[in-house]
Amino acid sequence: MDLKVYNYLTREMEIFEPQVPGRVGMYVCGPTVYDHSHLGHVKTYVAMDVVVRYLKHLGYNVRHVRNITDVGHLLASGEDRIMKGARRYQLEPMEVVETYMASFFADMDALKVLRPHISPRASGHVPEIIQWVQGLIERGYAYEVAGNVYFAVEKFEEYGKLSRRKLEDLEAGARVQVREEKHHPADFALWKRADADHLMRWPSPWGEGYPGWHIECSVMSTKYLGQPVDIHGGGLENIFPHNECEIAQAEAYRDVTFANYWLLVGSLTVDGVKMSKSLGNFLTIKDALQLYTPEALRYFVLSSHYRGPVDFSQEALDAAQRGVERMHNTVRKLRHRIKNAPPAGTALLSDVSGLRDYRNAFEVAMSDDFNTPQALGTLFEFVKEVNRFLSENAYASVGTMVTMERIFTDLAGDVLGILPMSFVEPVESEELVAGLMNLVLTLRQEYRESQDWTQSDYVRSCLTELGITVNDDAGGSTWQLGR
RNA sequence: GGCGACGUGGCCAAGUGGUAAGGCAAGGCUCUGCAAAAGCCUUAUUCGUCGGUUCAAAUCCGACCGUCGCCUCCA
Repeated sequence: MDLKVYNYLTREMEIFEPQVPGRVGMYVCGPTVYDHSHLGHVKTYVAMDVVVRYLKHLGYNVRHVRNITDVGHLLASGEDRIMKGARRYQLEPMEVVETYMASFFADMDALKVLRPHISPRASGHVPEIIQWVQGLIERGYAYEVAGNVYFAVEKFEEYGKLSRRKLEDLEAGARVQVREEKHHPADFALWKRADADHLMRWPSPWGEGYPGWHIECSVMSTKYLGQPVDIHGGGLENIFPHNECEIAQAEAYRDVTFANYWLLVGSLTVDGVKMSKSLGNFLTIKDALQLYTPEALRYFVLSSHYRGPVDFSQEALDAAQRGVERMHNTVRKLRHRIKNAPPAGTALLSDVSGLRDYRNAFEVAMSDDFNTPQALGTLFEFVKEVNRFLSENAYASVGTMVTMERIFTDLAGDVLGILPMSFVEPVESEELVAGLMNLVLTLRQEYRESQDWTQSDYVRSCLTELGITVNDDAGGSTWQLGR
């Protein structure tokens, strides 16, 4: 079955064909680490994670690179994001980066987003960046003005091809305050002069400065994945100017396509409007994980198509939490039945022959531009089928049930990541054990008082087997671990 | 102003020419000592509105209404 993907570059569905059969290079624009990550990141990176997971499921050897932006990304005010964080928290800029990069990775791990193979940082690639900027100047695509180097968009004829923008339109709607030194208002910085109070600075042919925001992705994508890269992914809101600039830089630097397939993820909104700090309507991943399980958050994201927007609301998340629990109940029941069934029993052909259809339907959905909502639909039909089977067959064969369990593990688990490996909940054991022991000894005390020594001794010997010693004294029973 | 996306049952959401998946919620029934879980059934003659094309349209075309995104930092 062919995998079809919607390529933002052509705005068409295309059959996915990597350059080297069986191998896929994928670059995803990562976060700027100047604060804790929020739900918007969940949408983008969970969606991209499922793309990676499904490619692996199809047997591709995937090399996944996702950058960490730790320098050069400015706020609207012109202030550097990292610098702002550093000032706020009285830290070195790189301490800010370290803190929030660790926070980001912790959040992604919690959400079961597979780690990329390489997480390159912009600050670690300044020599390469300088080399590229020089190359662009030499080739006539860039010019220097007082320590700043700009990319001349007019020189790159295809500028705007990804976001379908025309230079004239950009100029006309110029809400961009035109910097006098730019040749064209849409020219963007490749290298910026560091002012006296700018802490992050590197020597360069144009004086001390730091890289512009867009250049790092072109450089690092090409460095680790070659040019062209098979897939370039990220959030749709970055299509302009960021992705557009990446293309311009890379394709002007060497006359080779930058990326073959552009997979862009729709934005997350909150109650209909985009989540943003200025609106104060954002929720950090850490906060969200206090309220919902990782599986529920993933299910929520995957219940709408990755290219479309998704609207966060408490009702939607509650529904996701309950929905994913319904699936978990079935898998839990299945695993419990497998564990407690007699070991004999191969799968009955009549029971499992129809199960292939669910796998196929799932793959048909996923191979159609990663249609996770439809894939989930088939999984829930499967949930119903398994529930029916289990309630109708008190003595189902282990083989049949294992076959069913494998479908959940492969599809809901490995591909979508919405199934926990184990349902054993981490518990505050000390308090719980004390409570349970109190309960057990209270019940046992009733046997003792009615002189039912058989039951009473049975309970005590069971506890002994579990490594718990019970001492019966005049004043009642006490217990201790060990003997 | 320019570019773009979207509008499907109470809520969320698939479905791009052949007669409306799935999840949540609600109601009824079954199972059940009770509870939970689960199963069965019910809930859109209809897909923003109005026209058009077609044997056939949620799906194509046009107009209009509405919502949102990008164009400035964002995942």
